[in-house]
Amino acid sequence: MPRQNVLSPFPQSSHVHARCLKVAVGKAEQACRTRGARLTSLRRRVLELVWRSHEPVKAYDILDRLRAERRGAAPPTVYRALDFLREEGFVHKIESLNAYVGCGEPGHLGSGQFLICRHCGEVAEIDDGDIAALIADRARQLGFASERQTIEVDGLCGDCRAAR
Amino acid sequence: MPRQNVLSPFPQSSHVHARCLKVAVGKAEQACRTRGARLTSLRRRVLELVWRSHEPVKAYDILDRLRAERRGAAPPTVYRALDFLREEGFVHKIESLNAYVGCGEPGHLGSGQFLICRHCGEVAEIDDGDIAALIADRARQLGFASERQTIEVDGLCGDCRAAR
DNA sequence: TTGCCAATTGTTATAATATAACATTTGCAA
DNA sequence: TTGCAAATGTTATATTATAACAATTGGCAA
Repeated sequence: MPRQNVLSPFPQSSHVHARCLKVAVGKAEQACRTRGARLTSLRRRVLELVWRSHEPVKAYDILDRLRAERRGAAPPTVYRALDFLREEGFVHKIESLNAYVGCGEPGHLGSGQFLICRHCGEVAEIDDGDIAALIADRARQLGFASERQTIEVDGLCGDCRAAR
Repeated sequence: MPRQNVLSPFPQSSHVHARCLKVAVGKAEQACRTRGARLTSLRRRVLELVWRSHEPVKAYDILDRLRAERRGAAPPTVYRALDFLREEGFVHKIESLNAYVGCGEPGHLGSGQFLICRHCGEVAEIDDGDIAALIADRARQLGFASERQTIEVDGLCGDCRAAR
């Protein structure tokens, strides 16, 4: 059995997204209580905006929405909130897109692997221990000690393949 | 035996880098002849600047050096040359660094896997078929068709681990 | 309770990365 | 040799991110 853990699946097109958002925020609240971290209203709002969909969100898109709600929102407002959310593992940055996506399993450490559909733009996150272990192993053979892995796979998700 | 191919190793500190550069440019010239692509003097110069070391190079660092040599160098000068070199597989972008690194095996297709030393900054490139296959396989189990993989591993290279 | 400290947020400015759009030049082939 | 496509020049601007310092807030020790 593969040590695979689907942290955020590609959702059914019919899924009720409000549920995803609510679950994610709830998990973040719980994690913050446990850790003694502060999920302020600003940070919570940015987390909600990241979770508006399963597509990665641009920092400046978040900023545009924040500006509509709070006077004085500026780039540092967003980037500082994102920094916090990333440190706590509630949000990941997709390096190949310069965009941010919610993490389905905030408690969970490690960076995961991202599947990015080039057609619908949605992202699924998995955490496959075999992949991580194989990469660490092959790096080790070259004397390299792996500490962090960035794995982003572009392609077509099942729905978009089927729709072709 | 792993299907591992080291495209660019971490070099010995004693290595004669001029040789790396010469070999890389020679391979690019050969590949361009074969493919009917044009390695103009600008593109060749940018390739040389990317190959100044085994550390990824920033686009604007390349631009600064170009400006010292040619009047009128501007961001598009560099980005267009990098686009060409990337399309031909002579250069890769390290997404997590927004920087560019030479490819040791230009003929070779596929995106490879990058080992990035957080201490010395140098990068090695491998192309491990087992890693690529495992990722494609696990994605496939979720209905996802992998087309391109971005794999960047941060850690410590052998020399830097030893020096600690 | 008060006043202090650290964390958070506000504010202004700027740095760093990248592309758009159009003009000019170059190299090659009909 | 001229005409076209590719390459490069040129100017402007878009996008992504951080620096630096000020103001505010929230908890907690005296």
